[in-house]
Amino acid sequence: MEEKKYCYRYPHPAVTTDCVIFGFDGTNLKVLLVERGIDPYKGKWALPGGFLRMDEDAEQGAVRELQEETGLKTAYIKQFHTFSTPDRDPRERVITIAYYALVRLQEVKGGDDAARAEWFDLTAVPALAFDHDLILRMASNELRKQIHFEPIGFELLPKQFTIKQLQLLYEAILGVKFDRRNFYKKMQHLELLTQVERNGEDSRRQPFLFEFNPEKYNELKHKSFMLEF
Amino acid sequence: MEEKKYCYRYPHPAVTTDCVIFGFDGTNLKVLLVERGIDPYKGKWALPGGFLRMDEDAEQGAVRELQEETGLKTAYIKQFHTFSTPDRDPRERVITIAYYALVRLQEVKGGDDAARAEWFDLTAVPALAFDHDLILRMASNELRKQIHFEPIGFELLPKQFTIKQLQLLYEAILGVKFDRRNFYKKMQHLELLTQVERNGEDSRRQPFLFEFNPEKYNELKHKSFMLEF
DNA sequence: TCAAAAGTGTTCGCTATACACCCATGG
DNA sequence: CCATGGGTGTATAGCGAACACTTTTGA
Repeated sequence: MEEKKYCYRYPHPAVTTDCVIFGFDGTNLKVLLVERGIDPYKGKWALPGGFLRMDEDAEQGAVRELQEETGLKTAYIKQFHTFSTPDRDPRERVITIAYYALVRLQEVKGGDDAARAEWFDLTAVPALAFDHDLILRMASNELRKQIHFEPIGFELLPKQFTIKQLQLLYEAILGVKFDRRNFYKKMQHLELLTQVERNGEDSRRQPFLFEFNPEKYNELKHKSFMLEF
Repeated sequence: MEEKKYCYRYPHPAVTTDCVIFGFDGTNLKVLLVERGIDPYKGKWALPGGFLRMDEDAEQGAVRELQEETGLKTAYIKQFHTFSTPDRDPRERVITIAYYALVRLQEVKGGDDAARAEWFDLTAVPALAFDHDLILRMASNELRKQIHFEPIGFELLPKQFTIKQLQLLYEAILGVKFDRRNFYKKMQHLELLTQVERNGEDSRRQPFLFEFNPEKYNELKHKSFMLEF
């Protein structure tokens, strides 16, 4: 037994950061899970996460987790909830500050972590360790809410994308269907996109390629707040 | 010096819950602050809060704080962010899970806490202890966002209220002005309100009194999600 | 030449907005 | 009787939903 050398006058919980990492494969929303190598819940899938270091804040911890699993140093990352049910970890009291991250699948390299990691369809996630099912469900809900206020969808697409891809993404996140032609017009009218060039894909006809235009977004943000999708 | 009898193999931060308690006086949004009786920041105003007990989750802790300060056992309460900058408390590392609560000022009794508590206009809050300025600002922003998704404004008004009061509240939260007559029609059209009876106030003409109708709200919630205000 | 997907137009109905108007009450 | 605030009505513009049409390209 190792020495317990950090002592306090009152009991202190352990604090971890977990990170729900979302990706988009062109059709479905994906989430990155890791297989647990140790008990409790050995062999179960879980969200990547780990203990918070004493010299970093929670967001730095989440960014660290993200980089270990995906190799990405920067990505959209957002704290959405802290989970504090007393017995959510059988070992000791653990409080988890949860984040979700949005990454471009094309930019993801395999993590340098020894743990097995895998992308799952958001609609086909197995039963998870701890209360991670709940954490994942809340992350999905928060993502759906947040997309009304910020154009965070662009974080999940390649730098250049077609309107069709953008539509599929929004349909996947919001769980609705849009009329292709109305969606097109709405995007044009918002003036958030810059057309760049033709595409040379497998499609019958090469659609236009667009980029998200952050400058335009910053202009709009101060005028009317709401982004309707 | 007291004995430090709670020991761990790794360092653990202390965890507190702070509660931003909002009220509405008919014209302005108010927030409840307490004067600190001890160092650090002795004499400064701060958000009510305290250490999390090991047998309660964070929300129970926030509810406990709320009751100590206002006497209210139930109110709308919502977690909105966790603050974890390493040096935000000079004594030791403290992580704060922050909530905001919406209460009816008429129902608030003086707290049984010894600390001096006072309601401040949200637009005239003094410099606060710790990073509580930041916490308060984020709480206001989250309240403004949340009101697009839930009719939480009703939590701040008396059970029975006039449309005028409701409009003033929404204007205070969102920081905009509405046309009186259009606001009226929108409220009628939403069908979230039940008209109850005439009022006998000091006004020139007695306006209608309304109640929020939770059943109607639950019906609507499952159809279209967005509440436009 | 045909099917599938991309891009553009048109129509209709709803609703947000900007107003005008009448009614009740207190001074 | 007039000022103030409450309740209702109306016209217009703009946008979203529904749907038709043309164009391009691969099979």
